[in-house]
Amino acid sequence: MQAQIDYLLKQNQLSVTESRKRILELFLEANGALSHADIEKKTDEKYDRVTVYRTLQTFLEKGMVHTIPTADNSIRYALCKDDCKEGHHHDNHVHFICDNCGDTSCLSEVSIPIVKLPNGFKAKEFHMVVNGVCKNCR
Amino acid sequence: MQAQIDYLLKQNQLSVTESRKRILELFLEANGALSHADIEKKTDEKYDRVTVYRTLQTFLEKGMVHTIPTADNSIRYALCKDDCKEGHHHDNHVHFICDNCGDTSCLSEVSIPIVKLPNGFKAKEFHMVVNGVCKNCR
DNA sequence: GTAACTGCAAAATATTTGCATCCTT
DNA sequence: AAGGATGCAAATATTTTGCAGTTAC
Repeated sequence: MQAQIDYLLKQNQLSVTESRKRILELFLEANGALSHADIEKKTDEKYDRVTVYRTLQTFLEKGMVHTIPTADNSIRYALCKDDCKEGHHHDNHVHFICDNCGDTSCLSEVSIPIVKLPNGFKAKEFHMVVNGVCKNCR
Repeated sequence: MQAQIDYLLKQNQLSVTESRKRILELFLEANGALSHADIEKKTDEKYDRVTVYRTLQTFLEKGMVHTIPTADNSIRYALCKDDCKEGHHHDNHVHFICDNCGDTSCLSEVSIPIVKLPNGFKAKEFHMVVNGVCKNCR
């Protein structure tokens, strides 16, 4: 996994630093989305709060992660797949947020269905978020 | 419209106060979602910031409004339709957020398609949010 | 060595809570 | 009159910014 992490960073012209490696590692382990607070908790606040903000911002700008809409006010970030380019995402699957444990998972195997918008609306991105109880919490 | 507003408040056992009436009026006018900031702006900060927070919270608890997921960190609230009960919503349409003007509109005529979740996931609510350019901003 | 990254301090912003006063019923 | 709602003040929490020191390349 460390090789993959290094590769991801270099591919995006970012210096390979400890905090970035650790945060990327968390994303790879998570198979789902993490909020700023999740990351602080999982790193035991080893890194400065500001560093975490800036790291997430950087990953976002490079197109390495994308945000997932949530109905509460916590922004969640998830790793993009390989076919995401800078500023152009193909995050085409449904996300699931567990009301019980709070975990956000990517349901990679569930595609977002096509919907037809009324005349005049020009769609750029589609998001679909389902909440309920995840398979670990039943 | 004033009669409708009074009715809505009374139906939910809330006292009919000026701030609540005005905020409800804004929702009825908007045909879409409003954030806390939107409301402050549209009321010219006539009401205390705290009053707006508490009013939104109250409306939410009574099931008069629901939140709409967004990828930035601004919670947006939209009026529920008549068939929403306290704690049980049927907000079954797609929402559209304009990248240009920031308006969030309810596409009442576009239903959220059914998706089948993997085994073990129990869905409670479905949200679908599309962003792009709205018909006013073309 | 240089540019980029981090951590600290502090500023700016957003949200919550307590309490006295005012308004609705 | 009583209970609930509002506004103000202040406490918390969250996010952003500036800058000096450190690290990656």
